[in-house]
Amino acid sequence: MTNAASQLRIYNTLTKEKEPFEPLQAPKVGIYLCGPTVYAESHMGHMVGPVIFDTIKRYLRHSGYQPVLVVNITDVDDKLINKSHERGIPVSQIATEMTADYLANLRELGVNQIDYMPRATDHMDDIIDFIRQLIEKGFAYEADGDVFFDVVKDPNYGQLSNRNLDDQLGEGGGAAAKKRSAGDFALWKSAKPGEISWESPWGQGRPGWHIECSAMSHKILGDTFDIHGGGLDLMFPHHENELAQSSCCHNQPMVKYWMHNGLMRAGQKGKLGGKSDREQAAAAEESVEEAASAKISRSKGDGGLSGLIQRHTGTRIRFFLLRTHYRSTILFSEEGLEEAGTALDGFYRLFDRFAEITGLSFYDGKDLTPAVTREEGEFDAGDNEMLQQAAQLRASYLQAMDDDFNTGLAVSSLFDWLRMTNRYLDQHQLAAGAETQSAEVQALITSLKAMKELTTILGLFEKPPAQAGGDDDSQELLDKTVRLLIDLRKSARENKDYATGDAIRDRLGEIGIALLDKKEGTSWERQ
RNA sequence: GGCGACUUGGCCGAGUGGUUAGGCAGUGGAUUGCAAAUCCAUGUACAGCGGUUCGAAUCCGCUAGUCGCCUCCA
Repeated sequence: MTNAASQLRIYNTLTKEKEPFEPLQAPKVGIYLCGPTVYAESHMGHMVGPVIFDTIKRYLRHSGYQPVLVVNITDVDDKLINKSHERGIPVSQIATEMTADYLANLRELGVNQIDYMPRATDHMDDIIDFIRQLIEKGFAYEADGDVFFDVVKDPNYGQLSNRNLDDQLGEGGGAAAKKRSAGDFALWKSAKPGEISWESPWGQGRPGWHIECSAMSHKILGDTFDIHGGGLDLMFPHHENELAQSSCCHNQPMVKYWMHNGLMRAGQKGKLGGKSDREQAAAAEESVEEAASAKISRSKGDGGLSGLIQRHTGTRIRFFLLRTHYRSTILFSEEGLEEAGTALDGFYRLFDRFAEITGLSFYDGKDLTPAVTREEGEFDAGDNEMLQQAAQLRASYLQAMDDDFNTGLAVSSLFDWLRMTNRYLDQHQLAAGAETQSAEVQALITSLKAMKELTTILGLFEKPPAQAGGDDDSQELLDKTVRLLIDLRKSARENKDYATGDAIRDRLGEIGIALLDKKEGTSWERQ
């Protein structure tokens, strides 16, 4: 891009400022996002980071960079060990189950940009080596089979979360007695009998929380990399400690841009973060239900995140998340998801109109191959007013994304685009049977191709709207049945028997099928 | 107690000191046999008080309220 005004800026938690984005080694961009500790099924809150970072990676590529996205899986940890005792099954089994659940949810939300997904247990050598280096360099010490990071040795400790060492309480318990100062944190924890453990220079044990991220990010992305992301709740202690470990070990900054997404809140009083995971899940579920039960009766019943996905589709959830800026708190409610769905329906209807006119699918990348980069996506609007507006909307969209990935603002351009296109179709009376080679239709295709470019950055509309329930066969059967009714209604109306026609429409409406009369015929959709 | 974020019209939600955010819902109109869909039009919004400024939702201060982190959390 030659236009200097369209420079990407990123809010850096470390400096608390929006800074121009300048990768360390352009065009390469290394991104590390803290993934989950896989001890329980994921909830909505776990999806915020992956969705926004998936989008960020897409946008960086669109901006001409070559981003690499790493999301870790922490599969050994105190909580996993507790869970393992509770359920009487091995840590590895829980980790495998919960990782599968996490991945399935990501897939549903269209998160498909992750390049590496390292697991802590696959990197035990790297972790141990990392700890050994920290001890050698004097930043860590062993104490009776445990290894701690010596916080006072790091003059910059607290820089990320803006904290004084004096205020730190540190983790209590039996480990506290072994620590030199309260703020010291464990790099290696000695194993109690019966616990999962690995051999190390300090005896049998397992890594502390934080060190796996330092080790794995270093392994894949190097001493210093461009972007490190995660939820705001991870800023302290997790990221602060990661930062301390890595910067001390390699004697250089760990990360250039620290990015933190806002947390999700449920309902009025409930929250998605809590004490134990059980309580947390229960609290979230309760308040969600409480908020939703007032108006949306069918939202009753649980099923966690996968239930939500079933009820609302992954696209809807993804859109719901991207409507808000990533740094703000998202207030979760099923009503909010419903509303997001209503908003999305307008796009689906436009894409239906588009398909009727052109025979092309908006969803299929083959019919409308979107531009991969900004430069590639530039198009000549000529003297076509609609295309000129489209070019303007595209510019606004990209400008919004350049401003710290303001997806909420970017989305508003898409809505403007939607209305503009419908107006265009109305004015030119473009409908099924239109001359495909005409200038009007060709301009429409150019416009929607550009729109596709932008929706692809957000990861939206990559698939046709999911129809709840039913395989392809029953879908087809249903379609034929409804069309039969539409035909009968048509004959009735041709005979001015509106009572029968309306009865068919009304009764279909009662079972959730809406008929849409258009000049060129009647189509139907689910409600 | 320490650190920090937030408070925008009925609801959700953007917002770079002066120009329409956008969505959902509502109202009026066009269109329609009637609807739906679509289009057009439509809202004395910026927690309160004080200050800076020619001008503030946007900067500063105070007050009130909501929330987060400081212990495990995306």
